[in-house]
Amino acid sequence: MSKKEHELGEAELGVLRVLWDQGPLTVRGVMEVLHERGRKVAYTTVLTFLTRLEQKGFVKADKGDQAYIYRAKASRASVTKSRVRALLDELYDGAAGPVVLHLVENERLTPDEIDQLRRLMEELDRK
Amino acid sequence: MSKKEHELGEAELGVLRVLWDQGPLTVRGVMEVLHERGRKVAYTTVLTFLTRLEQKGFVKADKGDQAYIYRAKASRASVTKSRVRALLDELYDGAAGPVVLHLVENERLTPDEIDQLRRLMEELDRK
DNA sequence: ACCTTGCTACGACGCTCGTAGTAGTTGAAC
DNA sequence: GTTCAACTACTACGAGCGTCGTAGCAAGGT
Repeated sequence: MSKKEHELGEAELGVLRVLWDQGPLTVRGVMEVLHERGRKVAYTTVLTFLTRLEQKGFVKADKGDQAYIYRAKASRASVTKSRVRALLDELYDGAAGPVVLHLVENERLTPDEIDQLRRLMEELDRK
Repeated sequence: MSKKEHELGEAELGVLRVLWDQGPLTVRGVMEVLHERGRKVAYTTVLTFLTRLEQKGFVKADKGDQAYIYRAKASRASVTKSRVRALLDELYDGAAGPVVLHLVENERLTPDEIDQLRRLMEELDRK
């Protein structure tokens, strides 16, 4: 039993983020960005991650001139969605309230974000 | 490398939740609650989880009449905090804004929660 | 004294994840 | 054409997690 796959490890996510941030890249390209970000990881490790990400459907690989070029298939928003959902389920049976409250209370929001939040809530009211 | 320990698996969390919800219990007690919740898990499995949770410092075990009685040591709030933090770091380098917005936009809040949220924001304004 | 019942301790197994090495292929460069 | 550099495929391995079995122990019933 137990088919509750995490389906995306932390390091795998780190690789996916590179593609979100920088657009399609080769294995080497991804590795270089990771190195710039302080993540010193071997070429083959990056390859392994990209391969696994492709198998899991999070990225797409297309044959480029010499090397494959990898492109993110899953958006940051969709991953956020499922990650957040998992967290809500794990801790509060899916209720969002406690986490929202926690965030607003304990994690700094920029004035800008507060503004957006306020507008969002006005919209909510209108329904 | 990689000292970003999850430090608490999903099933382990499920066990901890039982203690949060029901107060201190024996292994058997925890198992029964889990069964009621549809989680059919063997006695020894529950024991393993509680033992691991104790080693990790999330619960405390005290000798009862016959069996040990386990009590949650870590609060739901503290676990929420670290889990949320991990999620923010993973996806947004720690920024809370995007996730708050996502939650308010995509996850249903009860009128009550919206009310609380509004009050919280007024407080934020006052600073 | 024994058997039963419930409890704890310890080990184990399969799987995913993070990390990487090696072997083999292919295109470019002499 | 042979060599060199880069790329991909395959394999591996240790740790953590979800899951449990077995063995040993303590106490009560008969």
